[in-house]
Amino acid sequence: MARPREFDRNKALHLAMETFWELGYEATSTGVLVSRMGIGRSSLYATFGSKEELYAEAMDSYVRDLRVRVIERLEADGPALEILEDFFLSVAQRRGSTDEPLRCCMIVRASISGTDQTPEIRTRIKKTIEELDRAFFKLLQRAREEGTLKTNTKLRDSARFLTTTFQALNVAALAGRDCRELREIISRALTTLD
Amino acid sequence: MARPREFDRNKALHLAMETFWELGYEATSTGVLVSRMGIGRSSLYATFGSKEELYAEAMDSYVRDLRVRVIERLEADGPALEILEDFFLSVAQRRGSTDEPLRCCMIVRASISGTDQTPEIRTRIKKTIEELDRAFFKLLQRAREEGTLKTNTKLRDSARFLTTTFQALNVAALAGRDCRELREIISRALTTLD
DNA sequence: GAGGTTTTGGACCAAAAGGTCCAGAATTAA
DNA sequence: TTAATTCTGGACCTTTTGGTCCAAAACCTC
Repeated sequence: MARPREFDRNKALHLAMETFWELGYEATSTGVLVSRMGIGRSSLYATFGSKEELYAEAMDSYVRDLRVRVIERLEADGPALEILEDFFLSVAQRRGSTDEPLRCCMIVRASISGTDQTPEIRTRIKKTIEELDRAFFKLLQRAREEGTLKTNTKLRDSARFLTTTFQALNVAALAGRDCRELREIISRALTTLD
Repeated sequence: MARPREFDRNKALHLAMETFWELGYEATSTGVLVSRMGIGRSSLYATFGSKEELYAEAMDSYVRDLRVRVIERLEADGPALEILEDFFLSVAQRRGSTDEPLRCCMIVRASISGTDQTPEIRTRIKKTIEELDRAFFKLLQRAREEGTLKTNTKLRDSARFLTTTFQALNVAALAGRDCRELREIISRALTTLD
């Protein structure tokens, strides 16, 4: 109909997401958004509405990525318990390595922040956590079907515990725990499964 | 010598701490500090230097309170494992109750924030976590001496795991877990001790 | 009470915040 | 070509930010 957008909306959104991820909502000014997204102020507001709305969309983008990085990985073929352990160990590895910037999970940060807590964000948080719970649950179910997990404990509770552990690892790493300590935490958490 | 201060420095600091605790560093403006501390702008700057310095002092004040609320409690007389369990259950209780504002632990928040990360704050974080580790460690030692904890696992690792659990409970509650779920997490964490 | 010293409240400041506006550029449909 | 429409860059606006300044007030010592 008219002049087309000069930038890729998804790319811009992704850049916004990375910025929010790195800095958090409060510390991310519209100025740095504009510069990191590589678009003009007007374009930002015309396309995304406001900082708050952009943040909500960035959160969705983050969760989409999380699904690939985490959930799809837990759904991969193979022995369930091995997949579980490998997953957690890779988290420890990544969190323990010094070269990577070590960002806080957006969901954890948003849970904590308290200030940027619109009802929409709250809903996104709960939904995502339920999704993680479900992914761990399905994996545990698989393990039980495989016979590698012979336990009577409620798998729902186990799944919730794993989600909590996942988030706890993030916090622990940010608080300064090293890779060895993270692995200790993981092996302990996994022993509670049976 | 001259005109004396009209307010109680410690009281003012405590109010500042509560404000930072509730809102976080970024979201706490000097404006709300001035109004909640009940002192004038000039007094604030004359007494505490800057927002950053005040925050550091507030953090110290928080840690002092933490020592009373948490560490001293763990050092109380009685059966060590019962003290441990009671402690965690009371955390779940408090975190699960709806009337209380449910604030994020300042240490957890500071660990995560990334922006307000002066080296001094980093040091305070590490020191505090070590202190928590030590408190849990001493309690576990007591349990072993009592004979209630007969295990060969490294108590240092167990202690670190408990500190992590303590922080994880905070995050989990803020993410929307209810009291029942928190208790599930606790009982699981405690089973790893032996 | 006078002199010296510190605190106080409020006016003030520059910078940065989130957000709007608009003239012009770029496109498509006619 | 032109008309209609949308996008773009940058100037601009208001509010808020962390922080300073200063005259007046309050105290202590002499």
